[in-house]
Amino acid sequence: MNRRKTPSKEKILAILKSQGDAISHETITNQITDINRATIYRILNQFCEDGIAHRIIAENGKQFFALCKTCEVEEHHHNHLHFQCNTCEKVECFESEINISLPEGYAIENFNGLINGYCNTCAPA
Amino acid sequence: MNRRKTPSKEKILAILKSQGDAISHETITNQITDINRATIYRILNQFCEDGIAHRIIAENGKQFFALCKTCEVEEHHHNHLHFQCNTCEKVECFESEINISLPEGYAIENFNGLINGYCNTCAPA
DNA sequence: GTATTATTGCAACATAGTCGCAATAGTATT
DNA sequence: AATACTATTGCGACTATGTTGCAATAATAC
Repeated sequence: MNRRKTPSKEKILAILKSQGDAISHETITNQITDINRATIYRILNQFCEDGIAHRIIAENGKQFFALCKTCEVEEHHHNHLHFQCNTCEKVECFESEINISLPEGYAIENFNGLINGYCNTCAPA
Repeated sequence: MNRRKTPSKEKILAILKSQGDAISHETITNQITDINRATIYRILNQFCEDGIAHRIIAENGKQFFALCKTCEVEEHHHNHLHFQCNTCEKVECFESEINISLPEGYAIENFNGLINGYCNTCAPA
């Protein structure tokens, strides 16, 4: 299954790049009207498979996607934390990696860590 | 809104107690047939509101619920990690709390951390 | 230019969870 | 024990998010 370069993929990639935060499928459809729902989902899934983006599961179960900026190609891990603001609902990646230690005999494959709270613009004084 | 003690709540609480792991709505309906879907959801939500249980969001967006064993009543926090096995799909609570440091001006309200991988019985040798 | 097959759009589907409403059943008061 | 109050339940319908099968289209290699 070789990947092909298509306008749809480039548009979605451009949106992901332009956005500092992690974005949901909804955010993308708000900016693109000429690409089918299913296609967007398929492209996002493909990006995740290919290590171009990573997926974050929000508190409500919704998926968010962010470009893998800090991920080395050789060592692809995502054990950094994410933050979602309860007010403005934006999702950010936090830089700092967290240390995960597992019990004997356990093996890690992926980590999804999400903090919910209020960001610096939405936090009550 | 005062809470009332009902057979439905007691049954679900009993299941949560009997289960060592965090369980999904599905697991409950497999063990109870005479309680309505919607009722189970409502009771689980109520348990979360009341601090009796906490909610874990799995990789696929599904909700899991676990009794709050280690949570002090006064200081109710859930910044411990959870683990879901990709093979047997069970969800466990890990004891160790993790340290979360936020950027200036941010406030935390909740944390949901899930490790995906293979548990000690399912891990490949 | 042609053949191959990845990608797309469409529609239908799947699943998880929620909500409004009327009926039922805890709880407190008398 | 009967009554009033209202939390809870069951039912059905609904919403939202994401997936899938299939035929048509288009990117790539030759």
